[in-house]
This record gives sequence, C-alpha cells and structure tokens, in this order.
Amino acid sequence: MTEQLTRNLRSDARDNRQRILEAARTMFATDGMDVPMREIARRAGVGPATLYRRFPTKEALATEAFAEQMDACQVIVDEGLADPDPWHGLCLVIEKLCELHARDRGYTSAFTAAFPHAVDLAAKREAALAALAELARRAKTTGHLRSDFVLDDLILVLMANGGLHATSTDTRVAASRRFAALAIRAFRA
Amino acid sequence: MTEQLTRNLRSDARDNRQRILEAARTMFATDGMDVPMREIARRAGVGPATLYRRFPTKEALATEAFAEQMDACQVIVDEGLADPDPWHGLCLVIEKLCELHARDRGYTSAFTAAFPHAVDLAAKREAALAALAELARRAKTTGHLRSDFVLDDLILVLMANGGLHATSTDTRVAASRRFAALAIRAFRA
DNA sequence: ACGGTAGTGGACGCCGGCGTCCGTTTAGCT
DNA sequence: AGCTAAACGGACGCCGGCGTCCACTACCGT
Repeated sequence: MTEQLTRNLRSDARDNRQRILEAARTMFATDGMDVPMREIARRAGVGPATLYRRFPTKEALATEAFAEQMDACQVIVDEGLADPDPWHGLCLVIEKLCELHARDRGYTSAFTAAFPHAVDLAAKREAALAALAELARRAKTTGHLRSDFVLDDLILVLMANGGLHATSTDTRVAASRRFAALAIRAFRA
Repeated sequence: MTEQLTRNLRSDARDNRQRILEAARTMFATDGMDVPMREIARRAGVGPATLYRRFPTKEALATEAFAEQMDACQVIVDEGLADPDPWHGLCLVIEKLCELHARDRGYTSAFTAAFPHAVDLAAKREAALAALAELARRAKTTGHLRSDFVLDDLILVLMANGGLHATSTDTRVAASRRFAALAIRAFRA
C-alpha cells in the first residue's frame, strides 16, 4: 500500500520524500522526538509545506521513519528464537534490544508510549512480543530462566532502559550494556 | 541564609513565596518539570511577576522546591544505614528511593540530570551517595550483596527507574515496586 | 519543444510561553 | 489615621514553533 503511493509520486517528489525520511531518522535518533518539524525539513533540503504534505502529522512521519527500526527489532527477536539455546538467545535479545534503544532516543519513546495510536507500530510490537513470549517459554523449560518470570518484567526492563540519560550516545550505550547485564542477572534462575 | 532572606520579606510576600513553593511542588510532582511558570503562578494565586521576582529562573525554583525531597532522600538512606542488617537496610533503601522517584516525576529528572548546576542539590546528592556507599560496603561484608557490586550500578538502576512511564501515579509506583524487586535480585550474591 | 499538471517552498497568521515594566495596592511603622 | 516603601499583578512585546495558502518551478507525456 505504501509502495503504491510511493510509486505514483513524481520522481522528484519521491526523492524528496526519501530525503525527509532519512533526515527524520537521524534527527529523531540523536535529538529525540521533540525536534521541530521545520528542522527536519531544513536538513532534508525541502520547505515546510512539502514535509507537511507528505506527513500531515509528526506521528505519521515517526511511524514511517521507525518502520525499519521495528523490523530490526523483529529480526533481533527472531534471531534469538533461532538460537539452539533459548536462554542464550533470550540474553542476546535483551542485550541487543537495549542497545538498539540506547542508540535511538526517538525510537525509544515512540516504542514506549509516545504514540499509542500508531497502529503499524502497535501491530509489529504485538508480533515481536508474541515471539518474545515464546522464547521466554522455551528458556524456562531449560531451567535457566526463573520460573516466575513474566513478560511484563521484560517490558518493564526495556522501558526502564529507555530512561537512561547521558550526554553522548556512546556513554548511553555503555550504560545500557551494563543495565542489560543487570537485568539478565535478575532473570536467571 | 535562606532563612534570613525569608525573614526579611514582608508578611504577605513571605506568604506568597510559600504558596508558590507549595504549588511548584505539587505541579512538578504530577506533571513533571515542563510545566509553564505561569501555570505555577496561577495555581499559587499570584501574578507572573511575583513568581519571577522570587525565583528568577526555573532552576532556582526547582532547587528550593525539591529541598525537602532531598532531605527525605537522605533520611531514607540514614534509616537504611541504621538497620542492624545492612543488606536488609539496603533493600529498604532501594525500594523507598524507587517509590519516592516514582511518586514525583519532576524530582526524578531534577535529581538525575536536568539541572546539573543546582549546587544545593549536588551537595546533598553527594552526601547521600557517600552514605549509600558505606551501606553497600557493610552489606558486602555480610555476604548478601554481590562482591562485584559498584555504586554506579545502583545509580544506574535509579536512573532507569526514572524512565518508567505510566498514565497514573499509582500505576507508576506499582511498576517501580516491581522494578525495585528486580534490581534487588540482580544485586543479591 | 511545449503544454499541463503535480510538486514546491517562501511567506503569512496564529498561538502559547517567556521575561519585564509600571500603575496600583497593602503591610507596617509612627 | 496617615505615610512610605515594599510588594503585587495585569499588560505588553518578543520569540519560536505550528499549519496553510498561493505564486512559481520542473517533471513528463505528446
């Protein structure tokens, strides 16, 4: 569906649209979700009107901009699910998800609660969570994961991970790494 | 010093000042640090000018407003330090600090990083951290706390706890409670 | 090459927060 | 009660983000 809309655009328009998304991704990642729309437009080299025509609201822009992040998210969970050792897979998932969130400030808030009505995100989120639940179930059977573990605990950890502030991205991912290790310890049987 | 300034004010001025602080505390707690100054003034029943005269910057207001929260923080740590069982004391401290932060949105961000230059806060913060370090040292000797525990780990947890979002305060403290339990598990030897 | 149309972006008006000024009010002293 | 200086708050101008309109530009089909 998005494909069709994209194709029906004129070449320059499609180009601009791509530039806007690219700009939005980088700016959201580094400066969080509260960057002005005009700033994104400026970096993309287009006028505000163009930006607003393509993405009437910031939520629409964010939904598209984070689509690939959501996919990355799903890929991470799938990789964990493919791991022969479920507990090891789960640990990897936790570490990678934490790092992903630490690297992208905007994605964190978008994923957490910022845009509760972004249906695309919600759907993919549910899919990822379902896969996570399955992974946790398997990890429990090996005895490495605490039997009283609940999926909500992991969500809690991810949300908390989003609260890690730091001056630079590197500092933040470092903190996030330590935090993931802590969480894993808390989950181990 | 603050005392003298307070005393030298005219009675109505002192009264208004108190009302402003009271309003700021409640609004910061429920709505976070990004409430407009005018809104605080309105709730306090004073004009914007009065607010700005007493507290030229939002940081100044916050510093004063959270003074008692900082004290509460110190009291909590001291209570933990007074506990005959250091590990039990540490657990209580973690739980109480998490809950305190969950109940007061503004205090969380103020404590964490929002106002790095609030010297009063910084000083008290250092004092509280020193006491925490001592408590952790004792808890290690009893063997209940992991030997590789670092104070930074606890700071990390507190910062992460600040990232817990929720629609209502009650939901947030509930989440915070679960999170504290998780952290304690991660810290236990 | 050229006409029509999709596409563009500069410019505009609106809104809300900010910080300050000044005419008015009121506490507190005699 | 009267006076004075401290204190107040409504009103003002400024700024920055928002969303939209319209005259201009450039793509694409013939």
